[in-house]
Amino acid sequence: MTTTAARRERQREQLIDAAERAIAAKGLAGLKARELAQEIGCSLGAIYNLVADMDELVLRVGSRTLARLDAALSAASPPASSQEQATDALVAVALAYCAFARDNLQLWRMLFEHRMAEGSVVPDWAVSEQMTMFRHILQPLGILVPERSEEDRNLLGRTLFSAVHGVVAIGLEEKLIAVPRRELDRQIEGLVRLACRGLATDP
Amino acid sequence: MTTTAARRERQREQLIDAAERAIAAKGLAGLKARELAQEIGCSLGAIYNLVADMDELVLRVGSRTLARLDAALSAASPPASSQEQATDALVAVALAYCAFARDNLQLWRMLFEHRMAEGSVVPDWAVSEQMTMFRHILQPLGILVPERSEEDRNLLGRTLFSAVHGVVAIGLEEKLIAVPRRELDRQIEGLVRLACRGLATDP
DNA sequence: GCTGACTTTGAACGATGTTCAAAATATGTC
DNA sequence: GACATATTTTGAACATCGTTCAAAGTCAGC
Repeated sequence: MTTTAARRERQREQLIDAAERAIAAKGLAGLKARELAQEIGCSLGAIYNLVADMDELVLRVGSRTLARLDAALSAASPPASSQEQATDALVAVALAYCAFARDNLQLWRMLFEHRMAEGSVVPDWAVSEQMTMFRHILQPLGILVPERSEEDRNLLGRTLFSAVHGVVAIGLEEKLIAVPRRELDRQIEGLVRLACRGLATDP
Repeated sequence: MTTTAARRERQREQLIDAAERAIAAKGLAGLKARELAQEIGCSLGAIYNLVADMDELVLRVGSRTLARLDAALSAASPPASSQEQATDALVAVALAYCAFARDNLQLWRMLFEHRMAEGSVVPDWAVSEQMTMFRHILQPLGILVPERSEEDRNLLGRTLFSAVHGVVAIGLEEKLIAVPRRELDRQIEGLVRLACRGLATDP
């Protein structure tokens, strides 16, 4: 005998699976409650027994995407212990970030495009998930500029991430003329190395 | 006697005004055809005599925003002729970009959030408007790295813009913990100076 | 003033996310 | 097993969107 709770849990997974596929294929705007219901073989209303609303569903898909991104970044950069290694690690993380974004374009975009319905706020667990991502930057930064305060490094890490993110976001934006993959990688590597060199030689 | 064409043109301006106000106040999602009709005192259907669809309206608002952004960037940076001036100009442009984004948050966001309805493409005039913006970066870059090819400088300018854009975008994202204005400005200035120093001393 | 072309209107259409009374199903009791 | 009660599922209905279009209104020329 399967309890209803267990069955629900399984169906919830199916729902998130289906939502993930839909977003990956057609973007956030392609996520339709009725299509999902048909896909997982339940009624329209039943979706609201599995998730509170579409926002929650999107957050759950986002959570999966963040987990995969985290794994991709972890795989790309072994822990560094010298300044050279730290720079290489930051370059590797940045390139891995770019590669992930390219390979998961719609899901990655969703992480930044999505806005909660008016009046709702992003739940804490979703925020803290985003934060953990920074450790891939902060670890090498600790090697690269150990003399700076932790607060300084936090800000620096955020800025570095933001800069790389911007280059990736606009590089992959099809509204503008697309940048070839090779060029994009070169620009990112150049940017990160430039920043690391500046940081290492700075006062 | 006012021709119908002239009256339509006037009403179209009113419509864009109203749309601009709505987006500035409530974001892109707060733009409602019915509210606009009420605001400018016409029927719902009449809107479609003034613009083809909501996408066109959004593009026209975007065009205005880009024009104001262009003016703000122009005002911020007098033409440079020395390398020092070029660096200062790039810093000034970046800071002006940040200030504009902060002061016109919703309208600025709209420039990047908006996606055309499926099947439609961004018209040429909208694309070329975006391109002209780069001249504020390319002019100082021409002073800073005159030895590089124009194609190189185009790519470099795009990367520089993207990096600053990323820092601004994530710095102003309320989904994460907000960065104080002072800190944001400092990070941006630091990033641009770092890049300029690296570019000037590079092979 | 009448005719014909043009313009404006707003009800209607097709989507969409969400709700909720009713039907269906599961669970507990004797 | 039969019955009663609690739980779950259902899908029609609702509110909101952007968009359309036949019909009503308006205007220009003669």
